[in-house]
Amino acid sequence: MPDGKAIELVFPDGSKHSFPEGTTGAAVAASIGKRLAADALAVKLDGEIRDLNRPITRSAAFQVVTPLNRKKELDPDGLYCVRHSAAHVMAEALCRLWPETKLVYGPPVDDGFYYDIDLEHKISTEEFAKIEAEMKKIVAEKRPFTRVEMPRAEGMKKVQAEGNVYKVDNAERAEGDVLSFYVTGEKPGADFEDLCRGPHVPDTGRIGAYKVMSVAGAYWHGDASKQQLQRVYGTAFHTQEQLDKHLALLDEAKKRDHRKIGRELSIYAYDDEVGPGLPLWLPNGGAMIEELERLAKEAEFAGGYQRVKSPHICKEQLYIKSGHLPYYADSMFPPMEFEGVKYYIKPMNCPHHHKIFAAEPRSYRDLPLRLAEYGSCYRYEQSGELFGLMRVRSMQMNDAHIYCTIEQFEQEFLDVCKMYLSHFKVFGIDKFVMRFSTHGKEGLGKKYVNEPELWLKTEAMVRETLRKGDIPTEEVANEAAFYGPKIDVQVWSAIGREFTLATNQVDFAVPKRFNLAYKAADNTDQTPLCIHRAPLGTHERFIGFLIEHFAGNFPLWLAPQQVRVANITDKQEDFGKKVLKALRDAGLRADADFGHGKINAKVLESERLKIPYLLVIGEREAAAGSVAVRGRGRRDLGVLSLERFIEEAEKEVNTRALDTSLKA
RNA sequence: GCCUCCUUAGCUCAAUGGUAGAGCGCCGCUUUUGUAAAGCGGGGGUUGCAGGUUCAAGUCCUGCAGGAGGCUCCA
Repeated sequence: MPDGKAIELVFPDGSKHSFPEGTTGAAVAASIGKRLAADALAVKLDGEIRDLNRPITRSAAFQVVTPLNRKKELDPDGLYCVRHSAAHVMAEALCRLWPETKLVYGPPVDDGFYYDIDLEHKISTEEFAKIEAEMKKIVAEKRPFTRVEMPRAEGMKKVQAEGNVYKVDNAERAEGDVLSFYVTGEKPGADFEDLCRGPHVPDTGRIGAYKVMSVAGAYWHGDASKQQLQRVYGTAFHTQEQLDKHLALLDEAKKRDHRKIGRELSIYAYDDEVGPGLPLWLPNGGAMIEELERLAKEAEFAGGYQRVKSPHICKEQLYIKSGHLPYYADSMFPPMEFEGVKYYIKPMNCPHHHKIFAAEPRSYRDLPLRLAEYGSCYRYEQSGELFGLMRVRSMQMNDAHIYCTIEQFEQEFLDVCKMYLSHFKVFGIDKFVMRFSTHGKEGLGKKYVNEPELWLKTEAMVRETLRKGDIPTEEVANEAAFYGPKIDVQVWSAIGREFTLATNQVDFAVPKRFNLAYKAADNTDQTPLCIHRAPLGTHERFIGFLIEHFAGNFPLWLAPQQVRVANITDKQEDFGKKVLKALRDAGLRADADFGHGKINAKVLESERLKIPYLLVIGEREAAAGSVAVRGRGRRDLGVLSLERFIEEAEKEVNTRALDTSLKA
């Protein structure tokens, strides 16, 4: 017990324990229990994850990091450690296989880890097994991770001597007076080592299961003007079982991919001769669009919006005036020229709507003026960005612009937020984050209009409104629109990608540029504030998201094919046709399978198409005027009279129910 | 836009540099069937496109297009 000085550690249960200064996490864990000591991967001191064998020199809240938490769930901190260490092991494997490898940066990420390397040899998928085999050897050696610290100057000398520009760069960017290195083993200078902040698991043997997943290009520092590195992705878990489960989940996610389901359910298609990013909506997609528009239009009508229509193109002058051209010409399709004038295809609807505002003299009595349009827009997205329906070049936005006074802003803005929330509730979207994006000072005059005071004023107003409305938000700097702060609603698709589904922006700049004005009560001309909003975003992205959200099992109101009629034998075809007509007369999207196949095959086909209700008609039903209802997903809902079924289905549609109201 | 990989029938996938195939779907006939695939037969391809190497190219090489995974971007 050196020096005999004591420190106090507070355990997660709140109990306080005294330990000699310089004790280690391993020693503390051992004092608590054998099992805990054996399971321990690292410790947490006041929330900071640290190596198990690093001396503890101060009093702190103390927690042992283990693979599983108390609820026997995977502990994120434990995964972080094992993946961070796996990244080092993979780096060593890569260096063994290709000694000229220059290591760049290798952090743990959400689903695993990656390591960026600079290597002329292009790593191929076939070589993953080789990399894993090399990792296997290192893991089997159970070499400890040894932390070596040295003063900054000495450390800098060391990395400079190694001659790896990336490591020198990393060292220069590292915080603090001390640089730390991790040796995979006990012999610094001899065993593999890497500049690293830590922490790591005690030894390589603790990396129970790992897999090299993919290789991709990545720019150094994420800067497209810098050279491209190879990024090798991997994942790691404590046990093979956990890894297998993870891989199975990835497979499941693939089945929900909207590109796969979109094709299987004939929702949309691409055609090379039409062009990339230009989806064709098939009738099933068209039906879904109809339903979304109905939902939006109902809410907008109730909210006092008026519908407008504007052309798909306009003169260049409009975008010069709005200020879009200098900021966004790269994202617009190049202009076409006729009669000596350049015309652009519109990438957004706002300038047109501003002109609708300007089309008539406005009084304060006209405000708030809410102009809504399902406007078609075209954006020249980079080819590498296109992604199914989620990122496209032609889109239709659930757009509206609200022109209001500063006094009206708060109410209008909150009403918009409420509309978002009520729409999301309809779809059962409960995992989302509202991101409040503000400007960055550096971007003024470049990325953002150069109105520093108006920026601060508007942002403060939005922040205050969000607070008053009790709307949970996450604030992110330097992500605003060029004309004002915005609120993005982020959601996560089943593929794990993050998307902005809806967006809502406050524009203090462009109305002024358009000289938009209303006559105030005191007879002065005032510039209105403009709120841009799109709660359902674009049809393309929203439907892409919904496909994955529901895995194609849409609620009845949204399902492109709602009901299918199937007969047992062709003796019931006449009654089947009557049923089909009755369903269609009731406004239901219904079709029929009167083929000569067996009912089993018809059931399978109906399930494959994820049709919510299959009405089976046999001799008994035909005689009684009833239908045997089968709900999607092997659910027998019994025999109902045709009238009763239609009544129930209509109710389910009209309430936009998420679940079926029919029970067996 | 950048990096890597991929592209064979509508879909999922086979085919040592040596005569392009299967399953499902589609069409026809038979079957008249009660809740997850009845039987038989048929049609379907300039192997993404354009060049090149070769006696011979789906297979090797080059370019282009489209797609995938990333990076960058995203009003």
